[in-house]
Amino acid sequence: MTAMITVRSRFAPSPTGYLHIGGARTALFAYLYARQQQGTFLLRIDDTDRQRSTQEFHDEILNALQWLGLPWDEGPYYQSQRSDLYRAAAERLLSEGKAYRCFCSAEEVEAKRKAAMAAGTRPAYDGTCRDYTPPLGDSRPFALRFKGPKEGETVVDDIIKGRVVFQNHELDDLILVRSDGTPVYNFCSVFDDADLRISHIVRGDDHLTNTPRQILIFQALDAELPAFAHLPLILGNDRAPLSKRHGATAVRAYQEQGYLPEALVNFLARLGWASGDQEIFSHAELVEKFRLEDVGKSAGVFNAEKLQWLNAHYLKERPALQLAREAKPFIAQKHATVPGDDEWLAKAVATLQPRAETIAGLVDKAHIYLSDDIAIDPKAANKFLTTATLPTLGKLRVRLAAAPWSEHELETVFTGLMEEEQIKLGQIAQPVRVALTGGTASPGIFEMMVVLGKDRTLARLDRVLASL
RNA sequence: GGUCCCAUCGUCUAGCGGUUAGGACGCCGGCCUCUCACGUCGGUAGCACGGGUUCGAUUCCCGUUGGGACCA
Repeated sequence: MTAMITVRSRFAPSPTGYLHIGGARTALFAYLYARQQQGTFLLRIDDTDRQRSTQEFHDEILNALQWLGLPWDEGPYYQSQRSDLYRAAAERLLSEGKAYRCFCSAEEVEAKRKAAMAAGTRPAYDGTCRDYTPPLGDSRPFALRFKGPKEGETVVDDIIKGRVVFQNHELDDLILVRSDGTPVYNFCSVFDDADLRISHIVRGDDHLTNTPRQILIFQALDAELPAFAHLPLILGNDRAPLSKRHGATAVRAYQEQGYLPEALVNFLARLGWASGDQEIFSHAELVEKFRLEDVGKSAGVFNAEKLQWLNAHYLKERPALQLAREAKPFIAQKHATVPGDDEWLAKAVATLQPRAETIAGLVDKAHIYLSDDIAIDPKAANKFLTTATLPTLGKLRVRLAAAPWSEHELETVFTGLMEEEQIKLGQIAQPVRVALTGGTASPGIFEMMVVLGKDRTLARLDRVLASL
């Protein structure tokens, strides 16, 4: 029997920017895989770039992960606190003859690379120092460079991409530690993945060509090789990699627009992955059905309309009371008065749920309930608030004043008036709608009146009657 | 420039040698209806191209084209 391996996957963001859509999907897939395999999902902060890393981005990434519902089981680990480990490991490789001192300056190497590219030859490190033994007491600064094999091939057996073969002679010797003593990302990352016993590396496509070099380092470190799964990129409408110029890329931006984490997670999961014809997946279903093997190989375009559709779906499903509470910050954001009565707000929200695509959009539509400052659209007024409708509206107002305030009773009042006046519901509902909301599109007339209450309803009718 | 990856409706995708190429978003139209939505029914639209392999290719192989990634 083969021993059951314990799955350990990780998400390793750099706190040099907010958590973007692509990163969120990488985290999601790594998380889902770990959960499904009853393994461990860990978080590691790749903050070796001290210049560009900030506490603010760090906090935002952690918050975004929590918000999405992707909690980590272990960590966060911080690379900035592990520098000594990287240097020691590099020293060990040097002493074992698996790395060498390179005296070429960064400028020299860069110049050679440029020259090689201009001349149309391979822009790889030329190996100047590979077999160079420095004279004793040489005080020039040096970098530590990995001494990779020049023969044979290195195979990446990728769970998503399949078997990818690289010729070792194509792989140039990677810098491990720069001449200023700072270890290089590719090395830290490998060391940590080995040290933290990561079993599955789930990450973006952009790391695929780095993988053979990393595998060589894993081997040099005598570490067990993890499995790799390289996710394809997310593209914008123009099929270029998704970036700020395509619009919102930060998870936070979607949160602020009133997208629900369930919708974003569902959407991200379906970008590059499918399970038959199913479109809607609960968190539990994703954990159950997600397979890394089923992730597609090709990059996918971020389809904002579909996200919106999913969000509208989850908005409709949300219990009204919960959604009402979630809407409060959005109401405050608009500098509107936040109602103190959650139950009442929930009723208002319920009438708007099938009509909203985001919480922010819902709150916009809730203006009719949240404020009495209703602007009447002149076009709507011209069409429905005419002197011809005045008598009927007047009668209605009198009867409403005497009516019990429930949807059923209101409907009875309307029906009675319709019969007497020989008119259809539309002929009276539309004028009322314009009087109450200022426009021609709104929730159902009765449910809306119940939410508004008798006083506010009558006040709005009176205002219109007075103006005719 | 070198190495590597990718290619089914506009978009996300199902398909794993034989299907009227399925679903979803979007769009268009019908129904429902107090408006707008929701819902529901229907429609529109796709295997990049060229060679093989095979009785038979969307599917397997090679190439072309077109995208993309990486190269302290």
